[in-house]
Amino acid sequence: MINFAKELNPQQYEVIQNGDGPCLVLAGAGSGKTRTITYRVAYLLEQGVKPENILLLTFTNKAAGEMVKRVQELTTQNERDSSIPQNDNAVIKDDSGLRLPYAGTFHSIANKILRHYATKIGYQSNFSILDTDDSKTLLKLCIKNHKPAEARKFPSVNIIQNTLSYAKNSGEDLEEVIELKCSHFGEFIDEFRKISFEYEKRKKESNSMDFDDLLINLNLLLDNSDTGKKFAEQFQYVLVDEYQDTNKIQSEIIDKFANVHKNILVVGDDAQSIYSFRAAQIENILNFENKYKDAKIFKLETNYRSSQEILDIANDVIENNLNQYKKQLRALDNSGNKPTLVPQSDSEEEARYIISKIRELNSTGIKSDNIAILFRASHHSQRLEMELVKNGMEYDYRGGMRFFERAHIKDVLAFLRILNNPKDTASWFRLLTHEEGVGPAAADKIIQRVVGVENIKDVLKTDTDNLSKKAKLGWQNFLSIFKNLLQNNKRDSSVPQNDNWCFPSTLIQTIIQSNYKNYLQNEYTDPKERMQDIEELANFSEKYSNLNEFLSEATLQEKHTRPKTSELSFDEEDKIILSTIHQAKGLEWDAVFIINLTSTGFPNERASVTNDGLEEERRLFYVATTRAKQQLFLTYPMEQSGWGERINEPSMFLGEISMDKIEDHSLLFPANSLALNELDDNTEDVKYVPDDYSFTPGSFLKDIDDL
DNA sequence: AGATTTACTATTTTT
DNA sequence: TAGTAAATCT
Repeated sequence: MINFAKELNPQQYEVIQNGDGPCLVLAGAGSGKTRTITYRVAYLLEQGVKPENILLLTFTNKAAGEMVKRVQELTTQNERDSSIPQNDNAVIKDDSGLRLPYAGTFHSIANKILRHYATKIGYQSNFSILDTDDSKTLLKLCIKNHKPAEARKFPSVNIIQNTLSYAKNSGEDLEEVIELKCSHFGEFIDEFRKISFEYEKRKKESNSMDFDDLLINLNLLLDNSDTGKKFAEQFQYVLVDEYQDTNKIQSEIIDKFANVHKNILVVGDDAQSIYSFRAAQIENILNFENKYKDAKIFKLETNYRSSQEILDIANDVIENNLNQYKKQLRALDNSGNKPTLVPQSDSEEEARYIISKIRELNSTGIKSDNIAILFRASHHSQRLEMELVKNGMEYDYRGGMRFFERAHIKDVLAFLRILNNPKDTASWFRLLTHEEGVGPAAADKIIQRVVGVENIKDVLKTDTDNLSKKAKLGWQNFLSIFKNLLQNNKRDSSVPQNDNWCFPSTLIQTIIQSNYKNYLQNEYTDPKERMQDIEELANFSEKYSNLNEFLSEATLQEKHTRPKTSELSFDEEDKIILSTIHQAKGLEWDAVFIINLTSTGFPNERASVTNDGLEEERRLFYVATTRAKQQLFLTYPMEQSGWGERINEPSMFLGEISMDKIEDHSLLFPANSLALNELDDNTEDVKYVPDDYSFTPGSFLKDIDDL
């Protein structure tokens, strides 16, 4: 038996063994909310609840993975430590240990369920999942058809995409959303509607769903009386982490899942709601007790993570938000240092300061992987990365480009997606327009002839009438790669599979050996590295024997690219972490730096035009500060380097911290103006910036190698 | 007309 | 880098 009372604090213990019924846990930062849910799951299993009757919804797949792992440790330890025979129902074990089949993000759970019931909502089970980039491709084609000819300022793809997505996730009417998000484009409401209509049509025709569709279609499916009822009956217990960041559709889904047993436990912190741009609505958590009248409410206010000094400034700042449950975080012990505020003359100095501080921290015994540098936007890390590289300091980058979003990886996936779902026009479009002589127009012609085929092998017989000579050559070139895939599809009949294709890894190897490498060579300066990435993809895919499953997992994965540090790096683990604040959610480090705290950098200029937006930025600041356990450093550059030299004001949030709670180093720069006056003389300073300097977050090292 | 090349700009946050 | 717009090629 796990000694729950001993391993949890009294409040947490109360939560995990609270009886049935709806339950809201308001948990402050660092109060062990994830831990509480994890133990609750272990507790339920110990009570004899079957894993498949538990639904555990988390914000990232990684979080779900870690929680399941922890539950597994708890329950197996339980087995070892105890002489009491296990309830066989409690834990299902196979070679990979405990399985909680319904633990994951909304999207991954939706994917899993929709594959089964796709036909009920008019899809085929081999539907493709479009990531943000794919849906942009599709959207662009729609925009082209509806963009007014007159030269009026028309919204960009990004704006249209965000607006449509927000409307779907919030359930609000498009017109209202435009008014709210981009009122100056109000005159284009008709175009928005037409584009939206065509976009939905194209997706349906190509048997594809974007991220929003996964949620919306799941929500629809659950309205279907049979299926909805089946799951509501199956899920005896529904647990939701990060509830403050759920949107309308997600909260409806949760309600439907919990509809029969009503054992719904949601955990969240309204002060940490930072995803309203994705239509997360803080009202979900604020109104939970109205929706579930008999809900039990628990508060976890003891903070196990940070020193009181750090919490003091977090409390100071968040107090300025009006729309919130008032909470005062209390630390377990207060033995820390005051957070430090350090302005530096510019971004480079800021970076140098951080580096020297990190060395100092290292020498006092804080290891690098216990140190994180956080920033508001991914490009804020630019200068810092340069300096880190120059100083031979290794780092692990989170945020920015994901592995599965890299162009060459997406190319390979596109080949596989066509095999899996020949109607996938987004993938066809991607691959065809890679060919010389084939642009959007020719691609469109080919796609129309190709998507309708009965058997994918028939595409080899596609007629090429009405295509230009060049386009014909392009099409032949495409086929020279594609043919190999069709020919090498020799299924290993000893392995049970759910589709007609051989192992994803075999297919990827076929692409590696095909003409595709010529394309990489012509198109990029680093074909070798890109090939290695594809090899890595092939490795990753070895876990899968089923193409359909591999492709959806790849799209829903959140793995990031790592900068390729030197081959000789031995201690992979001991690296400082660079991360956007959004990606730092739920994580913690001994020492945390928050950089670029200027009036325009953080709060973000665009976000803070509305009051709600500003409050969200403040919550973001709150999330950032409460990641730190012992030491917190707040830095900003006083002058914006680059062309538009500009004097930075400090972030308004810094002004909200009471003076006595922070160690303010601003005075080390006696007259800020003095530093700025010297500026003109210093502009000749040789600064190391490569001529053709271009920046991709997290990939700076490669650029240096090229020089 | 459609494809390709070139020059230029901007860059919030993400399942 | 990635996207766009305008210029140029076929």
